[in-house]
Amino acid sequence: MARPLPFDPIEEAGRQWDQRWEGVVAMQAATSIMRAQQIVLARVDRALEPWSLTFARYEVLVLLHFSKAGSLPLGKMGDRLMLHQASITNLVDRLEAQGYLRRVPHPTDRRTTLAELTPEGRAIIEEATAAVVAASVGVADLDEQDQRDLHRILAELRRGAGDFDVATS
Amino acid sequence: MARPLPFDPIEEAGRQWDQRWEGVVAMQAATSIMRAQQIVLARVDRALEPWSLTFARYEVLVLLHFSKAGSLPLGKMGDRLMLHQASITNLVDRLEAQGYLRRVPHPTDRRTTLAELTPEGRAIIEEATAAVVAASVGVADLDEQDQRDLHRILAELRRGAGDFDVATS
DNA sequence: CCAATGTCAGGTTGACTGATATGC
DNA sequence: CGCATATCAGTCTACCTGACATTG
Repeated sequence: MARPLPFDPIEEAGRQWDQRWEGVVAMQAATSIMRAQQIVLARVDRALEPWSLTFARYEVLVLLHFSKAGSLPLGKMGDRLMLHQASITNLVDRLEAQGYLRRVPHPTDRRTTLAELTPEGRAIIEEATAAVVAASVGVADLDEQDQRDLHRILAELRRGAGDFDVATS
Repeated sequence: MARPLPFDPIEEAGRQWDQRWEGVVAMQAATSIMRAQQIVLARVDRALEPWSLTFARYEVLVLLHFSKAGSLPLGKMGDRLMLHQASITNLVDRLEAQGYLRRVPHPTDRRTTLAELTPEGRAIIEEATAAVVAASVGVADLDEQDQRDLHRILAELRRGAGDFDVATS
C-alpha cells in the first residue's frame, strides 16, 4: 500500500468545499464511505487470495452457507446481493469452475436453477471466513462502540435507500 | 433498483455468524461499508451521467479543482486517490478525450506530466458537484449527528489503515 | 548507475444491456 | 397469452502487472 498522506484528504476537501457548497457534511460522509470501502475491499480480497476468491464470490458462498437448504435459486441470490441476473450467472460460472458449488435443477420449478455448495466449498468457507475476519482488523481496530455505531448508521442509510424494509432492532 | 428485502441481510447474517464466530461486529461493520458504498456509488454515478462522468473520473476533476495551481502531476493524483499509476493514466486519457482537462509539461521536471483543467472542465465541475450533492440525499437523510459520527469513525478507520497520518481535529 | 515518472500492452474482474429459450 | 428465470453475446469501466523509454 502507498505511503500515508501527511493529512486527511477528505478533511481538506471539506475545508475547501465549505467555502462554496451546502451539504458538505453529507459529501464528506459519502466520500468517507467510498474510501473506507476501497481500503477494506483491498484487504479482504488479499486475504482471500489463497482460495482464488474475491469478495464478490466469497459473498455468494457465504449466502449459500447460511441458507437452510444449503442451496438457493440464482435469482434470489441476485436480490440479496444487489446484483444483476447476468452478474450472478457469471459469478456462479466461476465458482462452479472452481469446484466450490454446482448447479442443480429446482425440484418443482424447472425454470429455476439452484446453486448448491459442494463439500469442498463447504470446507473452505470456514477457513476463508477466518481469514476475512482476521483481515477485518482495520475495522476491528475501532472500539466496539464505534463499530456498533457504524453498523447502526449505515443500516439506517441502507434502509432509507430501500435496501430493506424492516426496522433494525 | 430492486425491491427492498423484507429484512436486513446483514443483520440476519450476523445472527447466524454469532453461533460460530468471534468478531461478528467487525464483520457486520465491514459488510455494511461494502453495501453502503454500493448504494452510494450507484446513485452518484447516475447523477453524473449528464456529463458522461463516473465517480472515479469526477474525483480526478475535483482534485484538480481544489489544487492551488489548478494542475497536478499524475503521480501525485494517484497517491491521493489510492490508485495505480496506470489507472491514473487511463482516467486522464478519458478526461482529456472528453475535453475536461489537458496534459501540460512540468515546467522544471521533464519527466512529469501535469494535468490541468480546461475552462470547460472548470465550468462543469460546479454543475456536476451540485448533482452529486443532490444525489447524496441517501446520506443526507441521516441526521447531522449521524453524518458527523460516520465521518469521524471512518476517518479513524482510514487513519488506522494508513490512509493518512495526522490526527483529525 | 540508480530512482522516479509516465505510458503501453495485455489481462482480469465485475457489472451492465439486450436478445433469446424455456417453463409457469 | 403474459410473466419469470436463466443464459448468452457483447460491451464497458476500473484496475492490475510487467516492460519500457525518458529524465533527474
